[in-house]
Amino acid sequence: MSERVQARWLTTEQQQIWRTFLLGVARIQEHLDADLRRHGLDLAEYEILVCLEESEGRRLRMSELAEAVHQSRSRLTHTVSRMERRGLVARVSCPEDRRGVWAQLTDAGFELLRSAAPSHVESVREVFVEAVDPDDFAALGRAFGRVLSVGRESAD
Amino acid sequence: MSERVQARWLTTEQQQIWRTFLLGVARIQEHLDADLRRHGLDLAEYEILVCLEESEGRRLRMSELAEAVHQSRSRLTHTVSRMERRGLVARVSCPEDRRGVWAQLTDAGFELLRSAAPSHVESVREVFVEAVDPDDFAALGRAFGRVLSVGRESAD
DNA sequence: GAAGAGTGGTTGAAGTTTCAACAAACCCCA
DNA sequence: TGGGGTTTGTTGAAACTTCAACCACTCTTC
Repeated sequence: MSERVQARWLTTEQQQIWRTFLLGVARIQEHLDADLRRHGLDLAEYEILVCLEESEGRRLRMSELAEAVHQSRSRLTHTVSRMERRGLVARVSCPEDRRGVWAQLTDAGFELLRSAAPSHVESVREVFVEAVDPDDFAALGRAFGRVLSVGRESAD
Repeated sequence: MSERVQARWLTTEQQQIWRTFLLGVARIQEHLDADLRRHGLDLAEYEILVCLEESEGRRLRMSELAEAVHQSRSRLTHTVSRMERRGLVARVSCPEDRRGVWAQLTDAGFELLRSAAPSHVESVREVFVEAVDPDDFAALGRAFGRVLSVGRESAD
């Protein structure tokens, strides 16, 4: 496209990396989803299970959970409802703040997580951790750390 | 969770990088979507426009386009239908292969792309290209290149 | 201690994606 | 030449996400 006054395009190399990145991310998600689907889970649900499992009492307030797994509240409400129907989590109303609701990992949820985790981790390793040269992997950690700090800098 | 027979977990560091990566990706998509939404587009639609714009005659077979933007055929059918309703693309039936359909970028689609591109590129730069140290950025290119080659190796 | 502002979470409808089934056209080969 | 198998793309329903509105509760503040 024609050059405009201030438009700064990316160099060919930057563009290529950017596209490789987009495809790579898609590929990773595909790979992980394919694995988790065999356990009847998707990545979002898996992350919910992990978060709960790691929390005190294996439960978290809906809003905390939403934050942790990077979902909107509304989406989480729906997702948790579905998971509740399947018996993976339970809603427990929170005594201190009666608006509040805990999402509580059930035993069944924990068992499912336990059965899904090994092959999930193996998938992560396969498609990502071991695919990449260790130095590049470390660089990747720094890189995304920087991405996360963008726009937060002045706020700290 | 307890250690099992063969389960190889990630090291703390690997795990941390993995999570940073997941959050970083979410952040990037959020950032880009927020920008594109101001033009009434999302990332998937934008990619469709870009792909078409770069193709011979500004058109592509549906299946080629699906491949290029990494969407299922069905999803692409629906997405293109919506974009067609908005006048951004047109369907043209393909004379050589009468099963085939070209998705053809319209002038309106091109104009929208032209108006959306500068700030989109600026967003990419902001949240990604410039956020990251150049060496790490190059490493990232290598890393995702490797990710893409996993599982294809024996096939080539 | 009650009005107003804010927070936590849900709801239902509209919009989007996925899934399985399908129709039309092509390809091959006898 | 006309089956059978494959490829292309669409369809409609089910599943999921988004969006705006909403209720119930808490936190001020006067």
